[in-house]
Amino acid sequence: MRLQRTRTCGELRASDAGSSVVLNGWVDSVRDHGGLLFLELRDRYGYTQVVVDPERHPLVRELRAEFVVAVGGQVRLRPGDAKNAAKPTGEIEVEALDVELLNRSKTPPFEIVDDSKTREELRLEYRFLDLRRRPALNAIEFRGRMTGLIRRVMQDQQFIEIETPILMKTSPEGARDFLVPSRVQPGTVYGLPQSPQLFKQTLMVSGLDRYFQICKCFRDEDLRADRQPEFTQLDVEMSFVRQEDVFRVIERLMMTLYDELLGQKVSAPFPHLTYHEAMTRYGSDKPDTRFGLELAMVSDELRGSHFRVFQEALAKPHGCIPVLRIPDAEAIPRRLIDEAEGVAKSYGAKGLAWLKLTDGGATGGISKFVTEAELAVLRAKLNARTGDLLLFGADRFEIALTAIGQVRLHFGRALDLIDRSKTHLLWITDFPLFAWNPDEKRWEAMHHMFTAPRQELPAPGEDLSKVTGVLYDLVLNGNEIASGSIRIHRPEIQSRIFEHVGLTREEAEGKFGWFLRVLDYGAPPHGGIALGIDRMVMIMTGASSLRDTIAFPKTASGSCLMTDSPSVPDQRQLDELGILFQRRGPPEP
RNA sequence: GGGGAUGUAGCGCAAUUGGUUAGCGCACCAGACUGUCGAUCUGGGGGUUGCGGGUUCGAGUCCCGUCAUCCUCGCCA
Repeated sequence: MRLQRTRTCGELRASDAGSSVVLNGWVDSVRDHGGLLFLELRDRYGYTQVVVDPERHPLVRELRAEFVVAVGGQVRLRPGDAKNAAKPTGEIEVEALDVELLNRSKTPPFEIVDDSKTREELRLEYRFLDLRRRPALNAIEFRGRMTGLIRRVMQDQQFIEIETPILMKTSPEGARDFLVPSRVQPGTVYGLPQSPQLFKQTLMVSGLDRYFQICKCFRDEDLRADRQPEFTQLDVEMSFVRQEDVFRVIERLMMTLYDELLGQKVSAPFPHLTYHEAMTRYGSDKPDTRFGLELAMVSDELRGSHFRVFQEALAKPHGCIPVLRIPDAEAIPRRLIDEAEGVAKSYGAKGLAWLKLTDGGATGGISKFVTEAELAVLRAKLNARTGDLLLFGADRFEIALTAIGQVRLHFGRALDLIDRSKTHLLWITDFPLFAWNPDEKRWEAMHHMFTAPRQELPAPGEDLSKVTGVLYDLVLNGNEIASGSIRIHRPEIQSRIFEHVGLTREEAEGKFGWFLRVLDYGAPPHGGIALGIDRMVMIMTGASSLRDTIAFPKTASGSCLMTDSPSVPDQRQLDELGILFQRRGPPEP
């Protein structure tokens, strides 16, 4: 390379006219006018127009999109009518005095333009080209600024950044672990961390007091638009704290991120909602509160209903009837209601009961099963008027509310009620500590087994559904972006939790024995939280997929299309590890 | 594991009820052009319609299977 850049392609302005510069970059486009030729040069910082006399630099006739070039020349003002106010560097151009071809490029498989219509599959295969596009680059730059800010804010609050192992002990609890076989100890495996949970708690016992880490976590579960098998968390743990202390730290962080990355002020403390409130008012533990349409509970009002669906729902344990009222629904097409029923069914509801209020009574849906007296009670309770649409859930607590909560979201989106300029951050607190697993017929920890209960634990075998934990989520515009808890620091309580989830002393010892010993040596009261960085970037940049926030993401089936992983290993690798596959995928072509 | 969508030239799309030589725009190649702005103008090349079967005189189109990608339910302490 003969010509090394002195400036970048995004920075030259009218005030630089007259100065000699060297630019390095990629050819974005060539506009050849015969007697003169314009090169649009691109780098990470922007675009600059280069004017070349092709008679003096015949080399430029060979240039094509994505060739890498160096241009030495002089910055000059463009002639009056040739200025381009739409571009930051539109007032100037660089008159080429020297041109060096640094590298050629094949014709790219798709055009490197901002509004690429190319299917994602191909863009992921050529992700290195996709990242040359401004929108893709913006998301990655944004993410880099965010992680830089996070480190600054956390260090300013006396947190120490500490790395924890990637190769660690596997745990069959929770999500599936990715396993890594050990060659040195044949027949044994490491697990990749689902989170550094126990390590960070151990650091508290060591007295490190305030820890954070921006760490990769791995979960071998099915993917979604907002779920990748490896993702990045801001992991935080603090000693001698209560829930509110964790909140203050994260609120300060979020305020700084919004302010410095988006120039947006958010106010703290963020509102709190208990899990029970969130479920009954919004039908979700991550409610989108940017629009209204709150639910109401009409189980008591409809307890005497002769409608069989309602009767059966109320007969179930924790059975209930939540209702969603859509005001002024005359214009709502039947199609939308049918769609909503599909939504409710996909979340486990048997159907979606509905009716429209009329002057005389009600019409449509289940109106003929509802008595005049019941209608009157409903109108009074819901403050409902003629023209309103009522949609009912009827099932066990979680199913009925989740289904009707999703119907609420569906109408919120369909009726365009969500104000996307708003930023709603809120804490959801007091989650149940246990969840019943009907398949395995036992209670499981809702979050993890190291979460402190809020109440005295009942005797083993009794109903644990009422027990809540010091357990909280942070919700941003209807997305869970963080989850944490105050932990158990007393070994005797930890033992009782193991007992409740059906772990014998021996099993607990085998899985977590090392950590139980940690708790035995003066564990301080402590707690923490973990924030999903990918999701935060996704929401703050308005991306529609987590893949847009990750430099090299994986597809919904866990493949990296650029490197073609996962792949079939060499037999020699397997032999060294002593691994014999029972099944194999299709052989390599 | 279940449900849905998509797959036609390098890219984005079209092709009527199953019908004759599978089109259009961009990109690409060649030529022209001294003020363009994802230049313009003229001309040109490029297709095993994801793959495998089947129905039919005839399949991009219909049927079955399969693969890939996307969305989603379950799952994700």
